[in-house]
Amino acid sequence: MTKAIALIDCNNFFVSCERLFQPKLEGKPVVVLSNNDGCVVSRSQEAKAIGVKMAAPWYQMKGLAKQHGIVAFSSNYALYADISNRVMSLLSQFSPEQEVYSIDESFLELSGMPGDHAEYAQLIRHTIRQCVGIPVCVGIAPSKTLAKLANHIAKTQPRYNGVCDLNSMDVHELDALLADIAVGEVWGVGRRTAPRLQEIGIRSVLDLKRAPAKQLRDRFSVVFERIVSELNGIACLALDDIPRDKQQIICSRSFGMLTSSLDDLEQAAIAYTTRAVEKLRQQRSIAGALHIYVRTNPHRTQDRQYQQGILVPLDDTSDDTRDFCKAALHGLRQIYRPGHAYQKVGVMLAEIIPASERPRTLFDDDAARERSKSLMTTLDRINRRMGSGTLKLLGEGTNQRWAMRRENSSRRYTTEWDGLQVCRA
DNA sequence: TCTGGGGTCCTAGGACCC
DNA sequence: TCTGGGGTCCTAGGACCC
Repeated sequence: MTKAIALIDCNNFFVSCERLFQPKLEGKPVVVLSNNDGCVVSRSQEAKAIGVKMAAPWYQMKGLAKQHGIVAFSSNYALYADISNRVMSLLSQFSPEQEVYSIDESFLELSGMPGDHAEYAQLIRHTIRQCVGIPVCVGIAPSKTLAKLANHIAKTQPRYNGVCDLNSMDVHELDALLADIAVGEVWGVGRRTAPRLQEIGIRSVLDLKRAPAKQLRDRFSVVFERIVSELNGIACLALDDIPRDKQQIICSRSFGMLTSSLDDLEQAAIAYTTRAVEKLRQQRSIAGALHIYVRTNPHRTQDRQYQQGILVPLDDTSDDTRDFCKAALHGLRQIYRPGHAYQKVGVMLAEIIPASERPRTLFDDDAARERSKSLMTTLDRINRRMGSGTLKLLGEGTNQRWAMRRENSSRRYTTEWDGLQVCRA
């Protein structure tokens, strides 16, 4: 029996979320911007048609935006995460096996499901549209890599009406389709590798499907062997239905302005470390080291450039925000050099293990550990209930002049009382 | 003036050991 | 003076994804 894996992907997800609450934007060119209103990260069909490119710096788009009346939103992750949860939870009812792959994509196992898979996929689309209001497309195929391509076909070729089931095609029909798609569309082939593949005559997906896997492996890397197998319908990637713990947790952000002040960097370091350790506790892990780095703005070639990072081992694995903040400040003071215009500081937690596997040492202080645990638990509970950042360390600063710019954010319609009232009005 | 953030996997090269 | 070969572990950096 042929395996059947479905990939459900929300169309222009962030833009679709914004439109849910402002239906008058239907049919208009809309974009959503990254943090600091830096780049375009989501575009409506109309914006794509005008020529707005993915990841384009927004300040370069201002002229085009004015000319066509493009509506731009700052990103509102609280909103998108909430809508995503609703979509994913609905999808989970359509199959016993689901892998939530990203904020706007999910794989579902359909193998063995009775009936016509394409019809089932239309039911999925209809349900998500009806209950959440988000448009989605569905690709079905025997491997994840092909399911991704099927989804691409469903999105770009209107005759499929949002659902493309490669399993229902004979091999000639399938190969004809693959011959018309550029090799760069394949999952795992990025902008670096695509030109190198073209150099050796591999231009379309069909070329790659028929390429000698061994040779590609030697020339590029082992991942290509897998990609070629997947394109030939041999599933090498299993459905990951249990989300795995993160092996590293990063929190870093560009500032709303450049700064050379150590005070600013310290505040930001504490703020980001606090977020990172919250995530660490959420997955019930502990970490043994923290990496902190700073850098100037690499795009400002007229500035003297500086970037430096340092790994700070902790005395003991921990999930206590205070331990990591101490380490972050210690590291920061070692790499800080006055006189640079810093653009970014970031922290990364490393040596992460489950809290249940904490190694015991001779010097364990159980009473101190209990106090720490109860303090952190209380902190998390209050912040969860009253809103993130209600309780925080004073070191984060109360007037964060480095904080990022968000000039045109929509309200948190679904996760905040104020946002809800705006929504009803 | 203004160019995101958070992840994973793979490779190469160096240090070290036997 | 000669200076092997294989294994492991760590780190940095590249490539990719969304």
